This record gives sequence, structure tokens and C-alpha cells, in this order.
Amino acid sequence: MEYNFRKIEADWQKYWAENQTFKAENPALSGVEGNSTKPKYYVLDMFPYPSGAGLHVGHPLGYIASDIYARYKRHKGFNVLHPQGYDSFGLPAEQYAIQTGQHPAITTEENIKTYRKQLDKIGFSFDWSREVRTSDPNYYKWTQWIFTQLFNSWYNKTTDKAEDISTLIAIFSSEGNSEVKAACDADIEKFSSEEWKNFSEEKQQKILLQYRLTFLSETEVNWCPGLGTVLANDEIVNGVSERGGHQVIRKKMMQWSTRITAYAQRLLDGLAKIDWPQPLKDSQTYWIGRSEGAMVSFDVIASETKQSHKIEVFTTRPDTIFGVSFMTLAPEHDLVSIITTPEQKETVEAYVKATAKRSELERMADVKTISGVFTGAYALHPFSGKKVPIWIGDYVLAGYGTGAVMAVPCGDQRDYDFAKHFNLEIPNIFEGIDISEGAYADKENSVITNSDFLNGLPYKKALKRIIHEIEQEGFGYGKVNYRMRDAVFSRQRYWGEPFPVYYKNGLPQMIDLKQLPIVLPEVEKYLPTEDGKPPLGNATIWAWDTIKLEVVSNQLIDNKTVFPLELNTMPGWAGSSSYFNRYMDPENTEEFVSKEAVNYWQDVDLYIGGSEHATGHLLYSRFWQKFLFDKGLVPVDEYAKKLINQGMITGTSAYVYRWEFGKGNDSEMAKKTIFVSKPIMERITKERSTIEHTDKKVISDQVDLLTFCDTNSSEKEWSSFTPIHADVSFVNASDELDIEAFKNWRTEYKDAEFILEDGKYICGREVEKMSKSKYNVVNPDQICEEYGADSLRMFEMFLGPLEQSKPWKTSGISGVLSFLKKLWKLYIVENKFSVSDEEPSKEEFKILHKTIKKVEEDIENFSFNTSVSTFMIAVNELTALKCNKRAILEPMAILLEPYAPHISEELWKNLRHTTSISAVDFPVFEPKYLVESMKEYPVSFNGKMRFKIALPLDISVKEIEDAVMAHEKTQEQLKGREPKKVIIVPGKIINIVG
RNA sequence: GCCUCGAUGGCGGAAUUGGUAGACGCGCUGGAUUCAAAAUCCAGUUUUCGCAAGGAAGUGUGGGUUCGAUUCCCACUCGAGGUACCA
Repeated sequence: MEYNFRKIEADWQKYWAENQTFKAENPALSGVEGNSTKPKYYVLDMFPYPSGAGLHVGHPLGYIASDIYARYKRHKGFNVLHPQGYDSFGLPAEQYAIQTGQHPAITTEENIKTYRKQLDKIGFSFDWSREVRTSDPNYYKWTQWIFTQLFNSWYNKTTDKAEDISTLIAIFSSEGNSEVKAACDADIEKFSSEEWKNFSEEKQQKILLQYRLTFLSETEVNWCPGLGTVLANDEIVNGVSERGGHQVIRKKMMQWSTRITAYAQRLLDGLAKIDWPQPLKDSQTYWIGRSEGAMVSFDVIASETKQSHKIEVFTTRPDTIFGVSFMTLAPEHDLVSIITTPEQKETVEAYVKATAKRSELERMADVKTISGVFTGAYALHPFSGKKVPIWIGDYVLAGYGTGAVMAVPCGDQRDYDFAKHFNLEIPNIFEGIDISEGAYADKENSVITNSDFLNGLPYKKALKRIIHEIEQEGFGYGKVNYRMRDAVFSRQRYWGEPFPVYYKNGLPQMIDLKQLPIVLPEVEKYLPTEDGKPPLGNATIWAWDTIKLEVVSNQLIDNKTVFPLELNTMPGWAGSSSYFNRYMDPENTEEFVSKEAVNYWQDVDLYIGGSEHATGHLLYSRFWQKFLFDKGLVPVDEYAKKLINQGMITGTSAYVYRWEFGKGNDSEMAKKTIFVSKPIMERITKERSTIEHTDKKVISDQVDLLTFCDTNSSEKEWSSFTPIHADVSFVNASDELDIEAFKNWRTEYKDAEFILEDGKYICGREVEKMSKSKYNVVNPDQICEEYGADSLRMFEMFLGPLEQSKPWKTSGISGVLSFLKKLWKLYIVENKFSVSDEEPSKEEFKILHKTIKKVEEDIENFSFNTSVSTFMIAVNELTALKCNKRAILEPMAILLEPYAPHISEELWKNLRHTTSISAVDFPVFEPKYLVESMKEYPVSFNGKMRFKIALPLDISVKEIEDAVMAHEKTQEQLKGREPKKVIIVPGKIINIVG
């Protein structure tokens, strides 16, 4: 009986699908008795974007890990929710549509089919009955709905949560807005309740828009007129578009944003209660960028303008306020045009224009060039009363703080550089600090001087005192600032969620849940329209009829009852921000998720996915969860208790070396293509002289091309090697190239010549990211076909720690396959499946229980690589003992099931069980089998192990010492010396010093 | 620049609170089986000296703490990822 993995795996995959083995029940809904008494456990993977390239072996790594854990938890008696779905809106399908005209929905459907086929082959225990797809209208109905919920909410800072907009309207009607503490736009006009009531409906709506959690605002974007679209920062290279090389300008556009900044502090605080990797928490913390400081107002000294203006600045170092010698405004600052004096007007305008042309990215990349101009205006220092010149400079960013800084050149390097460059004053306010070389930014060790009432105070005291003074004098107030910006929520794309929004008199109106989803319209072209509108501008049936409550033809727009619909679509992260909740109740058509379902499943217990989502998906989804929590829709405000970032599996590329040589401009290569085996190539390049004088003959025996070496005019010679990727499938475990396969690969290599060594061509190897262009992609289907899914699963785990990135090398997989074969043989006697019911020996029990203990600990610690070794050791030991006993082999099959479920099921069936192994209880570890009476002590001399001595474990330290000292090898080591000290750690080690 | 992580044989990696460095697997070497190959099995495999017994060195570098350091502390080098005029 051979281990026929192909048949076994196909059979069990079919069995699981037919019997819905991994379907998770919602107890309250299903009425399935058994499950309601089980505790729940939710294991989630980050759902994939189904790309056209399909899966390579790197993709399933995290899925295998989570599947092992899910299967383990089932053995431990949990009702496990382990769903999977697709994040199926996205750019590649849209770009394919632009190129070919094929509807993205078709592309997506095809890709999903491929993905599903590939995933099924690996034997995951997903509950596919709960599958979600973000591009499915039945799913994005709820994405649209959450958007409307955000629109209908505001953030009340007093209660510190999101509330329905009606509570805000109630406050406005009763007392106006002066006392309202909300997360809202800056500079909202103040009004009384009377004024509110007298405002027009339109004005009221405009005001409310400034408070809503999703709102329209003018946002600066990278606009590319050539492509007619907005580009992300990484789509711009050197100031022009990556595709096409078109000019990119910064332009203000009306865009939807979501007010994630309202949750900045709670997003920060929440990190303390979730078990997520520290580096990931750190990057979220940094991204949120909380800084404490003060807002300070500086009066602009009125000149010809006659009007008084105030410049507000945010500073983290108000204690250095007496060091201010100038101020700098961002070129985009509103006051620039107002305060600039007539004499400076021309210079300033030219500067502003020049900076507007540069992309933000360019400005950030170019840190070294210092530029700026003087406005001609001065501000009044609030404490010293000195005149402070106001400059503009592009090192000040309009988007952070107030877009203006009080410059303290002695304490900030950028201010320092600016002051040096323009020859501005650099007053020193730090006691005993030399600032002739640069600014002094170490706040912990500074004492303030030359600063009036702050003189002699260290940082902390000075900070407290100055904030008090600022507030006392009415110059400003202490403030917490965040780096994080509100998230722009509009995309000028086709393949995304349409907004459930129409415009009445230019004001956005939400479409009611009852009419959702608003389905993506058909368009003829997926490109932006000629007049620069997003792709949905091409749709002809894209208007909202408020009477019929349906989408109708654009021709019917009368702006009375039929209105235009929003043309933007939602960003990629919209659909992924709450999908984990939807899995709990995916077929519910009435609610986003039912109370029963969400109260039962609560939250994700284990979430596995890549760290590249640290400041994207993983931040936005936490924000949405907190919002949904505020609205009472979910019971917890952090949705994932534990998160693990799996590492990347890189490829091991193979290289061949193409040799070109000649004299002067003359290239022999014009005639021939020669590939040189790596060791020879290295010898030629590294030890050229040796080659020419000694090894020449060896090589020239094979190929008559080394005339090159014979020439004496060495200064004219040249020779170079170009490494070229060879497909990894042509290269075996010993790095030998399959020359025939390589020749047949490409026509240009058909007549290639090879310089071999011992008849072999040895390739170079390099670890690189897996990618088509590097010919190092390994397809999991192929691995399953050749080695089986169980081998693939175990090998991926065996590669190394889950979180670590590690290179794939297909050759290694033979090790786990032969392990599985060896395991299989334990259950076979005389070519028949048979186990004995004999009582196992002490030794056999010890092997089993040692394995149970280790594997259980490993799974709990997500140390899957070490449990694969443990299995191998156990099978090696059991094989050595020729163990064939049911009492050992039955629990072994269960232990292995999370890792290699197919073979385990088959063994279980052959052990005469009639149900799936997947729900069987996990074997219980019993310490009694591991109790030892003897210990083989390592005996060290000065920390170096010299020999071992077997001693009983129950003897005293004194007895151990006597036994060791009496040992002949001890005396041999000491050579008559008296030991200075003997250290004995019972059960561990003996160390003799001397 | 800043933040984070990492560095152990030819390769992937192991060593749970400081206690036998190199488990397990790949690769390699030799052998058995075979007409041959595949498959399987056995032995060896950190480097170095030695026929061997045995010795010496050894976890990126340099220090330190300790009876004892891959593990803890300090300084540094290199690599990977993230982030960046954030006031």
C-alpha cells in the first residue's frame, strides 16, 4: 500500500465539500444544539485581491498558519469561524478593462475562479458558505450603508463618541454652536439658536457638512491633465506620471473625506489593549503622530494694510518662545497675499508660483535646497514685544499644524539652516550651550536663559510655566496636535463602490437603506471623460429619481425630482474596513449583521496578514469599528484581539552567466552566445592571471574559444559576464542547469554554447522577491501535483518562523514528503493497513507524550516550524522502535491533522473510524510518561563541556559532587589541581572552576 | 535622518526562564540494494590540527557582567522593512 497522496487528497477535499465539514453555525439561528454550548473562536485571514497572475507559493503561508490554528481549536472543542472571501474591487481589473474593453466584473469572476481552485487544492478548512466579495452588490450595499451612517453622524468631544446628527441639530436649535465641542472643520462661524433657525435649509446643510464624519471638502490632489485622473504619490516619478510621463500639477478638488482624526486619541489608546506586533503598533503610533504643545497667536504689525491680522502657530516647544527671531509661513498660507508689502509683492508671487509647480513629493525629497522670501511684514512677539520679520518658505507645509511656524533657530535645525542661509538673527536661549555649529534640540538637558521669566528653568518647568502664561495673557492655549490627516475617500475610478449619493442644489443627499445597493452603472469607456470627469461620467443611466426611488437615465435630470448621482467611487479600503463583521452573518439582507450573530462571535480572536497594511487597512478598519461601536452596532471597539504578520516568502532566482569578450570594439559575442558555469566564471573574473597561465588548458580542452587568453596585447582585451535569469524549474537542488530545457526555452538560446565543469553547468543563486520577471515564481498547484498538499503545508511551515521572511527552495520539500511516507509506513504491516492493540512500551508512550506536549506548546506559540521537526523526530524514533500500536498511532494522527489534514483523515478512516478526524478531541498530555529517574549530566570545566556522567536525579548536591570528583576524567582534567569552585545545578549541569 | 526588525555550518533554520551550540530538513561524501535509473536504507558531514585517541577555535565586530553568554548590558558594522522638512 503506497502513500497515494493524489487520490487521498482529492477524496478528502471532495468529502469536506460534500459534508460541509467546516461550516460554522450561528447557534441562535441554526438551532444546532451542540454548537451553542461550545465557546466561539474566530480565525481570520486578510482576504486576497484576486489578481490575474494567480497564487504563488508565497501567498498561502498565512492561510496555512491560520488553518492549522483553526483546526487545532476545533480539536480543542471550539466552535470555529474560519471564513474566506475576496477584496475584489481594485485597479488591475480596471486597467485591464481600459486596455481590452473587458468588463472588470468578468475579469474578477475569472480570477476568483482560479483562486478558488488553487485554494481548494491546499485543503483549507474555510467555511465557504460565508464567502464575501467586496464587488458583489449584496456586499457593497452595506459598505454604502456604513458610509451613510458616517454621513449622518458627528463626533461629540464631550461624550467622546460619535452621535447621530439629530443630536447636533437639537443643540443648534436650543443654544447655537458656540458651546459645542466637536471634531469638525476649522473656522466654523459662530451662531445662536435664533440665527440657526433663521438660516435657509441650504445654509443649515452646509454648516452640518462641516461636522459630519464624512464630508465634502476642497482637497489638494495630484492632478494629471494628460491622463485625466488623480494620481497617488507613488504613481508620480520625478514630477511626472509614472505611466506616460505626463505633467502633474497640484489642484484643489471637491472630494469626500472621512473624519478619522476625530478618533486619533482613541486609535492611539486602543493599541494598549490589543495583542498586535509591537513594530506594527509603533508605526500606527508614529502615523497618528500625537504631539503636545501650544497654539500661539502672533499679531501682524499693521502697516499699509491697516487691518490687524493674527498668525496662529502650533509649537511643541513654547518654552523656546524667547528664541523666536522670525516667522515662516507656508507659500499656500492664506495670509501670504494679504500681509505682503507692495515692495515685496512681485518676489513673493513669483516664489509662490514656483513652489506650486513642484509636487509635494518633490518638495519633500529635496530637503537640502533652502528657499524662501521675505514678505516685508513683521509680527509682534507677544512677550518681548520685538519686531519679528515674516518670511515664507517651502520647508513649512500647509497641511500640518497651522501652516505657519514661529522660527527658533537656536533650537530647530531647519530654522537654523534657514536663518544661516538668509543671514537672520540666531539668539541663544540655552544656558551653556554652544550653537555656533547647529541648533540644540535636546530638550531633556536644557536650561533656558535670556528668556525673562523663564530664565533658569529646565525644560519641563519652563513648558508648564509658559503655557500657563500664554493662556493667562490670552495669546493662545495648550494643545495636542496629530500628524494624521483626514482620509480622502473619493477616487476617480470605475471599479469601486459607487456612493449612495445624489446632488440637490449642489448639496449631497444620502439614499436610504431601502434603496441600496446603488449598483455600479454600465459605461462604454472606463477612462475619465473628455471634460475631466471620473469614469462614471460616461454612464448614461446615472441619475436619481426621488419619486420612483430608482436610478434613471441622465436625460431625465431636471433638478426638481431627478438629480445627478455622485461620479466618484470609494477607495480600496472601503470594502475591507468591516468585512470581518459581515462574515458573522453574510446572508442577512435586513441588517449589516444581526445582534445575535455579532453578540455571539464578538470579534476576531486571531487575525493573520501582511504588515504592509499597518497604516492602511489596519488603521481604517479600527476606525470604522470604533464608529460602529459608538453607534451600538457592534459590541467591542477593537475587532481583532491578536494579530500576526506573516513574513514574505521570497524566491530563489537562478542565474546563468553570459560571457562576452573581445579586443577593442570587436566582440566575439556577435557570433556566439556562451554561458559559463558559475565556478569557472568566478575563477576567470577573480583570478584572471591564474587562469591565463595555468587553467587555460583545462578550459580550452572543452571549447576552442580561449584564443582570447593567448593574446599578448593584454591592454586591449576585455571580457565581461552578464548574469541572466534562468527559469527556476530548469535548476535542480545542486544548482545544476538542465541544459536541454534551457535551450528549448527561448529561440535565442537554441544554439548557445556552454562552458561546463565535470560535465555540469552550475547556476548562481540569488534570493529575490518572487516575480514573473525574475522567473522564480513557484506555483502551488504544481507543488500539490508533485508532492501533495500535505507536503506543501508542512514544508511552508518548516521553512522557518511564521513572522520571518524566508526564501523558497523547492528542493527542500522532498524532506517532508519522505517524512509523510515514513509516517504512513508505521500503519502498514505486510503491505496492508493494520495496527496492533498491544499495550505500548514506556518508551513509546514517552515519545507520544513528548510530542503532544511540544506540538501543543508550539501551536499555542505559533511556532509551527519547530513542531514539524518534532513530528519528524517522533516518526524517526517510532520507526526505529518498529512501533505499530494503535494507542500510539491513533493520537499521532490527531496531532498531525492541523498540519497534514488529508493523510490524517485517511489514516483515521483506516483505523476504522467512520467520521471526520477534524472534530475529535486533541490528545491530552500526561506528565507521568516523561518522568525520569536518571540524568546524563554534562560536566564542564571553566564553562567548557568535557564529558558526561549519568547520575540518579534524586540524589543530593553533595552526592553529585562526590560522584563527579571521584570520576577518573575529572582527575584527568584537573591534573592534580584543586578546583576553586564546583557549581552544581541539579537536573541541569555541573561546572568545575579551577 | 528617524523608527522597527534581524545577523548562528555550503543552505533554511533549532537551542522555552543564562546551563551540552548547530536539533530537524536540504545539499554534499561514502556505502548497501538494482542490469540500470528512480525509490528506499545505512554511515559521515561547523572549521581546524591529528592515522586515531584527543586537542584548539567558533553564534556579525569590539568590550562588559557571570562559575557559565547565541541568550543580559554598552559601543559599533552590515542587511531588510517602514517613514520622513510634522514645527
